[in-house]
This record gives sequence, C-alpha cells and structure tokens, in this order.
Amino acid sequence: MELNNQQKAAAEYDGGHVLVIAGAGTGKTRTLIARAAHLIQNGIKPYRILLLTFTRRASKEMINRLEEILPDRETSVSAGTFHHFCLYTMRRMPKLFGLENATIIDRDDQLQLMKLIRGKHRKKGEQFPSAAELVNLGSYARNTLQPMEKYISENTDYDWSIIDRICQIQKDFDTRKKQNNYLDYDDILFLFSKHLHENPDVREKLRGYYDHILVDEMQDTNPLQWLVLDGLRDPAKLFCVGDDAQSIYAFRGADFQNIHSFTSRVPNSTILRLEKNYRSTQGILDLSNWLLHKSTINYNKNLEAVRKTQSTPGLHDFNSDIEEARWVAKDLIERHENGSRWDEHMIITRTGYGARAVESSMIEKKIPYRFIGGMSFLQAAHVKDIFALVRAAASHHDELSWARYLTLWPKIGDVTAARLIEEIKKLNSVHDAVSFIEDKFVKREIIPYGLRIVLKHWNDPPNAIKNAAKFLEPVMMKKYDNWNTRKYDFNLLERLAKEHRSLVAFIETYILDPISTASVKLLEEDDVVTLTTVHSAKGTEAPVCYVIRAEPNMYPHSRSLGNEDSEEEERRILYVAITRAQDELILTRSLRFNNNLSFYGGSTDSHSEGGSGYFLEELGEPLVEANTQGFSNSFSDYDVIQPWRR
DNA sequence: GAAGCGTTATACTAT
DNA sequence: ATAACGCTTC
Repeated sequence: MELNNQQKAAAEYDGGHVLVIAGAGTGKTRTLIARAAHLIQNGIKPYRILLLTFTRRASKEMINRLEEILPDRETSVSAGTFHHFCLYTMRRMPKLFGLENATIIDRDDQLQLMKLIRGKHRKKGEQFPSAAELVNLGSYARNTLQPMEKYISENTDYDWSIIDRICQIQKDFDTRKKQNNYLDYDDILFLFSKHLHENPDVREKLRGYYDHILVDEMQDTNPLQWLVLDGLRDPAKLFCVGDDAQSIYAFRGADFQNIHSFTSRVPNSTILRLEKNYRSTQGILDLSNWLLHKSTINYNKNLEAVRKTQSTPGLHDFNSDIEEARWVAKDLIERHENGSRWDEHMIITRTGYGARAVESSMIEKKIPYRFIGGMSFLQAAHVKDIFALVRAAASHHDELSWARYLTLWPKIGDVTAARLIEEIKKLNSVHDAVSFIEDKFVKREIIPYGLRIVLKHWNDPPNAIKNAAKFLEPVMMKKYDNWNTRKYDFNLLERLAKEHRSLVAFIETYILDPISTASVKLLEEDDVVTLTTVHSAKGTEAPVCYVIRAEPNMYPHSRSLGNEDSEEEERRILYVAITRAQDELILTRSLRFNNNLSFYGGSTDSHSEGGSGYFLEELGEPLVEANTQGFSNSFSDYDVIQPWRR
C-alpha cells in the first residue's frame, strides 16, 4: 500500500501512545489499515489488535481491506464498536460481570419504560419533561460521568422541585431496568467500565488481551468511552485517529476539545499529523476552509488538495423542497444516462425528515437508493411485534415484550397485561410463564401457543421468525391497514435471521447496529445512490455529493439556536457534509419557507443579532457557482400534489 | 374499570 | 407514520 511520509510515519510508529490528528480526506482509514498490517507483518498476532470504530459498517470495511492486503494470513483482528466490544467481552465472561440473562434494549424500549415511570410521577395536566427528554438527560449525564443533579441544575432551567423528581425518576428507571434484566446502551459501557476500574481481576485479565488498540473517530468519544480506553491501555498501546473539526456528537457527550488534552491525559504519548488531502478538489476545500475560518474558534485547519483537477461547487436555489427534490432526481438521471454509476452519488441530509421530498422523487423516478441513518427496519411496528414475541419467549423478565405481545390480543389492554406480568415476574422460568398463560387462557389457547411455536424453533432463527410471522399474521392483518406492503418485510427478516445461530444474537446484533429499511431491501443490489444523514456519512466519500436543504434552519439547525456551542457544532456538521465530496459538490436549498417564516416558530431574521446565523448567508462567487434557474416568483408548483401523500 | 376507537399533534443527529 | 389523548362502549 502506498503511503506518504506522514502516513508512513504514523503507520510504522514504534513508541508509546499516539494520537494522529488527521483532517478530512487525509487518508485516516488507509493509515489505520496500514498500521494494522504493519503490526501483523512484524509479528503481532491479529487477535491481539483491537480496532474500535464508530459503526459496524466501518469495522467491516476495514477488515475487508485488511484481508485484501494480507490475503495469506490470519487476519482476524478484533474489531467492532465500543458497545459491541464491551457487550461481547462481557458475554464471554458472564460470571465475572454478573450478566447472565440480560436483554439489550434500544431507545424505543427505553422510551417505553420511561413512559411507564413518568406516568406514575406526573400529576395530571402538569407540564413535565417528556419521556424522551428524561431519557436524554439521564443518558447525557451518564456518558459525561456527571451526577444527574449537577448536570440538570447547570444545564436546564428547571426548579429544584422538578430536578428532585427527575432524579427520583432516574432512580426508578434504573431499578426497573434491573428488575427486568435490561441493559440499555449506556449500561453496556457503564457496567464494563465499572468492572474494569473497580475489579482488579477483570482489569488484569482484560489488559492482558491486547497489545495494540486502534481507535477511529477519536474526536467523538465521550468521557464514558474514554474510561473504557483508559482502563485497557498499558501495556497495550493506543493509536487514536481523529479530527476536532469533525466532532459532531456533542449531544452524546463527546467534547471536541478532548483531542487537545490527549497528551496530558496519556503519559508517554505523541501527536502526529496527516495534512494532505487526497479526496477532494481545491474548489471543494476552499469552501470548507472558508466555512471554518468564519468560526470564532480557531480550528487551525487549512486543507490543501493534492489533486490537480479543479471544480467549483454549485449552489442551486429553488422555490420549494419539492422542486429541489425533482431537480436532484432529474440531475441524477442525466448523469446516469451519461454513463455514471448510481453508486458514485451520495445525497447528504441534516435530518432524516428533511430528506422526505427527495426520497419521494427517487421512488417516483425509480432511482435505486439506500437510506442510511433513516428509520430503522426494526422500528417498524410490525417487525417490533415479531420481536416482542421472540423476546418474550427468551425471558419472562422482559416486561416490555410481554406487554406488547399480550396487548396484541383482543380484550387485553395495558391494565390486564400489567397484572399478568406482575404474576409472571414471580415465576422461575419462561416455561413456567408459558404454563401460567396457558392456565389463564384455557379458552383462548392461541395466546400461549405463539410462545410455544417460537420455543419449538428456538435453535433455528429463520424458522422461528417465519413461523412467528405466520402465527401473528391474522392479528397483524387486522391491526395494520397497509398489511400487504408490510408483510413482505418478513421474508427479509427471515433472510437476515439465517446469518445467526441464535435468536438472541440475531436480535442483539440489530439492536446494537440497526439496519435501515431501504438497505435491507437492497441487500443484493449494490449499484445504488446513497441517501444519508450527515452523521452517518462520516468516514465515507463519493465522487458526486449533493448536500440538500442547505438552508436557514438546517445549518445551523433551528433546534441549536441560542446555544453557542451547539451552533458551532452545526458548523462542523456542515463541514463534514461538504468534505465528503471528491469531484463535485452540489449544494441545493429552497428559500421559500425561510425568508420570513420559520418551521419551528423562532425568528429567522438573519440580519438581527442572535438570529438564525445561517452559515451560507454571504456565500457567493468565486467560492460557488450560483444557479437560480429553479428559483422564481411563480408559486404555481407549490399546490401540486405532494408525492409522498399517496 | 378497562378496552378500543377516532382525532390530533408532532417530526435532529445515534450506539 | 406513529403515539398520545379524549371520548365512547362493553
């Protein structure tokens, strides 16, 4: 593999711990792979290298590329996300961590559980933080290692009376999780890190496992994740790669400044830099540099292209998001007809919701695409129904799943289900629970029968899913009026299940790394346009990138207004979006709703102080080629039928 | 008292 | 598309 001097110095560094500060497009991934290959070639056993990435997608890609350059060797490097790594390490030694029958729960389950608890604490008609906010507050406090009380009092305007109650709710939430043997995302890291730091046996054992720990996207690790890394180092050496200008996970507790304190936090460590951009043309980088230079923060970044080809980003204005979407589809088709592959194009959106119009246009024009980061396949109500049945059969402590399964049946509502679950929790096993339900519903034996079916196929995931779906079909047919479009999803689910030996592992895999509906449907097709959120686009690139809805209230997003740090993070989000482009960058926006009106009610008058602070307000030539052809005073197109309202 | 139905509000990023 | 909410029915 060819490397430049800086990349080579990093890949072959033979000292203590290292932080590699690498700007966008400077060959971060390439250097990480080269580092792993270098270590293996010098006699390090692959399984003694731990590679932590942010998504499973990234770890898969790195392993594949590593196998390409080291074809004849054993290349099974230990790789995964922080959550994946922690969970599976604990699963391998369940007794050490006291984790034998844990069920992993996702955000939806957290919300569900929180709603139950909030309901008990809230007085009727009272304004009180939503379940989602309560979950967020708790999660943020844990990920930043702060006491709830301190975090809420310093960062919200709630009275002490409310704060006390929020803290009590959090305690109840934790208790409820323990009763149900639930582990949420934070618990996985928290439990792992707790044992790592408090139990010397665990610590010695784990520290002996690895010689080198390679970490991607270091700027997005939060204090809790840092605790995990910190406990694993020495003798293992850290090799962390990151870019402060690409830190976009503050909402999850990451602090872009953590990059700057690396050498003080880690004794015997060095900073190396990668500075040459291989990805983009200078025109794209000029715009990126301009964006960062307008910040009050000095990122000390000035990207310079190695590539000699020139291109100026385009800026296209439209009357509405619908016109904008149609133009993007039309432009894609033109490029495809001129010989480009679909997969050379990436459409980047700030929010999943903001991509709706574009998605409709793609469907309408039959452009193949996959959506990364949108609504997860598992979040669809009908898939959750199947999973509830499977999970209920896995654990009689899993109250959320039992509640969902039981309330699918007529005449069983929340209250009846809750009563039954109270009894079920006192039993000793799932089998006792099923027998109990059989006794309770002697005249409705179909209700326990579903559980029997799943248990019968327990060691055969695809058949368990197939039979569970078949069993629930009459119920779901009644529940969903668009059943015909939903039912095909179960074939896909069955196919996914084939790759797993146990039902629990199957479900866990997709809770830890959800897969979007569109990408499941396109498992076999690979020449597709990628539609992605900025957050999911991190680490990827494409020859042609459309940054859609690059308008006021999106960059910065209206929800961030008023908080300087949040607005600054929005700048980095836009920076990440535009630095994905290799050959061509196309910014599109519709100003129609934004000149005087706002989506969320805040003032968008960008000329007043503390206004929208729109990042592209003063953007013009020569940084971009402005195109206002699509923008007119004609309102005629606005009342056209909106394609997604079919 | 509990279930079930119809109406309405809501929509940022993610392991 | 989905969940919360209020109202009616059993």
